[in-house]
This record gives sequence, C-alpha cells and structure tokens, in this order.
Amino acid sequence: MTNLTLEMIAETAGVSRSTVSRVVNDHPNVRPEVRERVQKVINETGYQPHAAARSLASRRTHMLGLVIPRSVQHFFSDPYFPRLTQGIAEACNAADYTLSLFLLHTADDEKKLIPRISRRGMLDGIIIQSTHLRDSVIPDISEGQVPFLVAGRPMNAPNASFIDVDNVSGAMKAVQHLIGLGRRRIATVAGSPDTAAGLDRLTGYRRALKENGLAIDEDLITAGDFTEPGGYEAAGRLLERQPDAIFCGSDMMAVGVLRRLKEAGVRVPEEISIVGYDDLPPARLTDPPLTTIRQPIRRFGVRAVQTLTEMVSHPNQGQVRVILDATELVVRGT
Amino acid sequence: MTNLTLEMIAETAGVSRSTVSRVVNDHPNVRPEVRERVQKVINETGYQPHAAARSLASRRTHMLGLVIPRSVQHFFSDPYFPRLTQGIAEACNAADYTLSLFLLHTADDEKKLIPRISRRGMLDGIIIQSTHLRDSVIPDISEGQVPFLVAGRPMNAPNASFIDVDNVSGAMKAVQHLIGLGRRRIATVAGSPDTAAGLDRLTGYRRALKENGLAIDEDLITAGDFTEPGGYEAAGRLLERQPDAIFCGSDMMAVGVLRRLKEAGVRVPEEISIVGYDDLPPARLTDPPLTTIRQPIRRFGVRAVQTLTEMVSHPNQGQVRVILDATELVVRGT
DNA sequence: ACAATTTGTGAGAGCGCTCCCAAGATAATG
DNA sequence: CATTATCTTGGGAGCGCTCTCACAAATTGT
Repeated sequence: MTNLTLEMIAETAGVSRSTVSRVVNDHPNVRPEVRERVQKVINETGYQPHAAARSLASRRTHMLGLVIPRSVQHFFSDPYFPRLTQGIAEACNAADYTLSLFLLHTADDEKKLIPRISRRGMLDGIIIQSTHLRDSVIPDISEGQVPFLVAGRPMNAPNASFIDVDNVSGAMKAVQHLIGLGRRRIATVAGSPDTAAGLDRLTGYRRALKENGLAIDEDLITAGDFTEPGGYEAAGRLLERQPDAIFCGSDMMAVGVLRRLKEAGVRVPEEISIVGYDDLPPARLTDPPLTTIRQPIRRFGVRAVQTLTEMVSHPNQGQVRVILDATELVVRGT
Repeated sequence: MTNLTLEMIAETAGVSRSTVSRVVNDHPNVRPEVRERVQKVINETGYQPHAAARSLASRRTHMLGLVIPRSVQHFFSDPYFPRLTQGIAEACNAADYTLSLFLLHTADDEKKLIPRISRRGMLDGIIIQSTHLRDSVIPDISEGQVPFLVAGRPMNAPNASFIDVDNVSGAMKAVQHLIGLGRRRIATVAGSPDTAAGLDRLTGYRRALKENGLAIDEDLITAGDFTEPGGYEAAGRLLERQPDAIFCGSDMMAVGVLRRLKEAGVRVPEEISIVGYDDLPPARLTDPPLTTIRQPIRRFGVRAVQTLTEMVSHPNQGQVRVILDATELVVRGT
C-alpha cells in the first residue's frame, strides 16, 4: 500500500509506465479513455509521484530558496521581512514552487549553509535579501551554479540580477509632502549608510530638497540602523538642531523617533512633522498614527518570484534588473 | 566543469565511486591517505553531491516542512509566528536540515498544497502550527505517510503527536501576580475559544482564581481573537464592569486593551493592572511597557525540531507528547 | 486506394547517488 | 605459519522517475 510507484499504477491500469507518467504530467498525447482509466487508479490508490525521483530525472526540483543573511540582524523584529516572506511564499504557492527558508544567524551558519544552499539538485533558484556592503553572502552564493535574484539592489555584487523598489522616488514623495506642509527645516534619520535602501532614501531626501530650492543642512542628516532604538537615539541628536520635520528611513525608526519626542515633550505634528517609510503594522498603532510611505511588499515578493522563475526557465539572459515604482504616500496623523 | 559526479571524482582520484561516497559521507572505513587524496580532488573541483540523487537513493531528504494553516490569519501581523519560524529555522540549521515553509493563505492553497506537502520523497517530517477546531489541515496531512508534529495541542486530532508549552500554568502565573498586587476584580480577555492556547489560558485564569479563593465572575470573562483590534473591542465591553485588572491572552490583545483604556482615560496601572502573554517586541514599546508572560518561543522551536527528527529516525513510536513548562512572568509597568 | 503525416503507446537508457555483497589486503590469533 | 577476524575497496543493483526513440495505430491528403 505504502510505496506505490509509477510501474505499479501502470500494471493495475494495464498500461505502461510511460503512459502513466504522461497522465500525471498532463501530457496531451494520451487517449481520453486511457487517461481516465489511469486517473481512476491514481485516485483510488492515492498515488503521489516521488519528488526526489522526479527531480533526479527531470533536473528540476520546483523549489526556490529564500536567503536572509545574518547581517540582517533585525530579521524578525522588523516586520518588513515577515511581510516579504509572506509575499514570496504566496507567489511560490501560486507558481507551484515550494519555498525553502534559510535564516543565516551566525557566521557558522553561513559557512555551513551556503554550500548546502548552492548544492545542485536542491533548489531551482534563490532569492537573496540584499545586505550590507561588507557581507559576502551574495558573492559566495554567486559562485554556485544556481540562478539567483537579489531582493534589493546589491551593494557588493554589481553584476548580480536584482529586483528593487524605487527608494529614491519614495523618499522624494515623503519629503515633498513635508515641504508642502510648509516645513523648511526638514531633518532625516537615514537608514544604515551601507545598505542600498538607506542610501537611496537619503538620495531621495537630498534630491527633493534640491528640486524645491531648499538648502541641504548636513547637520540635519543623521543615520539610524533601521531599528527602533536607532531611531530613538538619532532623534536625541537631532533635537537640539530644532528641525520642524523629520523624514525617517523606516517605520521602526520613526517609532523610536516618536518615543524620543514624546519624552522630550515635543508635540507631533504641531511642532515637528514625521514621515516614516514602509507602512508596516506598527505605523498604525503609534500615537498619533504615523504618516508614511507604503511599499508594495507583497507585490514585490510576487514580482521577485516571477522574475526568478523566468530566469530559471531561460538561463543565460545576463543580468536582470527590475525596479518597481509603486510607493505611495499614506497620510495619517504625524 | 559544471556537472561533476561521484564517478568523475572517483576517476580523477583513481578510486571507485564507492570510496568517494564513503569520503563524502564520513564513513570510517577508508584508509587515511586515500581519504586525503579524494578530499583534495573534491576541494579542488568544488564537487557537491547532487541532492535529489542522494535523496532518491537514501530515502532521506534532510528537509523539514513548517505548515502554517490559513486559519492562522494573523500570520505575520502577530510577531509570534515569525519568532517561532525563527526558532525552528535555527534548530534546522543546527541539525543539518533544510526548512521549507508552507503558508496556506486560502482554501485553494490548502487543496493544492496539502498533497504536495505530504508527497513522498520531499519532506522527512512536518511541523504543523495548531489551529482552530474546525480546521482540517492536520487531519488531512495525517492521511499522508510523512511523520508530523503539531506545534501547540491540536484541537481536532487527539492522537497526533504534539509539542506545547504549558499555557495553563503560564496563565496562572499571570493571575497570581495580579492577585498578589491586591487586585480582586480580575477580568480576562481570553483568546479564541476554539484554540487550545486560548482555552488553556482561560483555564489557567479560572484555576488561579479558584485556588486563591476568589469567585469567578463570568461577566469579567470576554474573548478576543488574539489580535490588537480584538483586544480593543473586548476592553470596551469590559470597561463598564469596572475590573481592577485585566489578564490578556496575548500581547497583541493587551496592546489593544491599552489603547482602549487610554482613550477612556483610565490610568494604567493605577486604576487597572494589565498582564499580557507572549512577551513579544511590541510589549516593550507600549506606554507604560507591558507586564507579560514570556514564552520560550525559540526554545520551543528547537525542541520541536529535536522531537520531530527523533520521530523521523525512530518511526512507529506512537503518539509523542511534549509539554514545556518554561513560562516566566516579566514585570514591567502595567 | 496508398503514401504521408500525425497521434498514441511502450521499451530502454539513464539521472547520480547509496547500500549490500564479495573479494582482496591486512591484522590478529593460536 | 596456518587460520580466522577485520579493514579496505570495487562492482552491481537498484531508488522511481523522465525523456528520447521506435513502432503501431489512426488520420489526412491526393
């Protein structure tokens, strides 16, 4: 009962292994009545093709890997990653791929896992979350022969295929909103300067000021590390420079900024306007609720999977770059 | 260059396929000098065994699946699941297993994915997040022949192996703390009554009251659904009954309760004390920071993987039950 | 009507590995 | 030194599937 094979189905259906295989894989060249007869046997027995055998013969595993490098320390404290994971998982389901998750916590993990990740016959393709400049996960994985796509512009692998959202234009929307509010001393708590997202959002901040004829005051630019405590500290530094608005490179940092401002007795948005970035669940729960830039994280995940599966079926296309411009200002209370 | 096989390594090392296999798998019976010679060829060529071929021959994939049923709607809005995922991923890394993630969003997903999940030759074992009473994912998966372990006591599969934390004793700790504070009208916002966690924590609440000689007032018992808005609403219902303390079945609900109390102008903890459950990151960010019950989610994940791999290597052990009693009261500001 | 296609089916040859077994080499024993 | 036990190595037989190819059957064309 337990170990059904193609051959056994073939025998009880009175056809050959090949024909059963055709039925299972929806190959057109099977006589309808034969197909039906075989299908019946399959249903009755509950036959399921053996995944490993199939992979070995077809050289396809129908599995995708999602790699979150260790340098993304704030993995699950920042809701961004779960959200991304969700989008990617959803897209995998839809595309009939199985998703494997690789959370690289420690340096040991990386040493141990990277060879396993790029092992042949395990993954059809890999999505790697982009990371710090000095992180070597992306270069390491690119040594393997499995096609991969970086989520977020990679800092240290300029030739790698990647997909990203347009962080520059998103940041510009945020700053333009603040300018439209009449703010003139607009500060920013930028993300880590060694990440593409941090850098690009800062670029957007600068560009928006410039395009609106405002001077850029380097004293109003400070960096957090995308975390809540990072935002809290940055706000402390910024307070004495008396900005009338702060653009934060992530919602988590904005939450920290709000906490610091509340402690200092600064009223938001009366004295200082705040705009975050990401539109994650915590943004709704702040007091007042956070005005922010929404990223289409889910769609991002879906697009990533589409792009990668495309690369899998048509290799050697050279570098693929996809940039989504789909950010959106969400005006709430700050 | 690209498609190295055991055979090719064997040839260039001047040994047989079998010997190379022994070297790769650390089989003891290989002469040291031969082992070294083979290892050298392996290193130079960057040979990696082909995962699918190995799985087919050995009948082991070294892959575990984590299934989050659709009825866990609040998947990534509740940080609990990411945390659990992280713990499990970590444990998988340590145990040399690859983790596959199955997020079942829709009924379609379930229909499509469950056969794939329980397909032979793909997963060595499965961890399923426990869910609602009426959910059929666990029974469905148990039809397959892949060993599985339910994370959280399963409501509708009494014979399934599972691992759980002791929610009853955890809830008792919370309520005892409130009693120790001198509170007497202790209300509870219970979790969904069709989940084991919700039920068990409510049981703990009742038992703690009883053991301390306090009457149970059914009017002080209300249910949320583990979400922030659920807590917000429940608090509204509770307000008129004038409790002096509220035990919440999850941190997310406690966050909602706090929001509602703040709106009503009720001072916490002066007028009403609050205790949450889970000790997730948001618990620290509330104002005042939330007193809560910490669950060893990470350790829970680790234990789950250990238990499952044990089941994989020793099948037919009958039902396995593991209950961790490792909850801990974390006193903060509420 | 018969040749030229098109379609349906089966057999064979792997995919790259593990695992068992047999045989030769070596070591331990009386 | 013969004899038995142990190590080391290679070869064979699959694991359960896909895929190409050859051939039979059905369809089409002239």
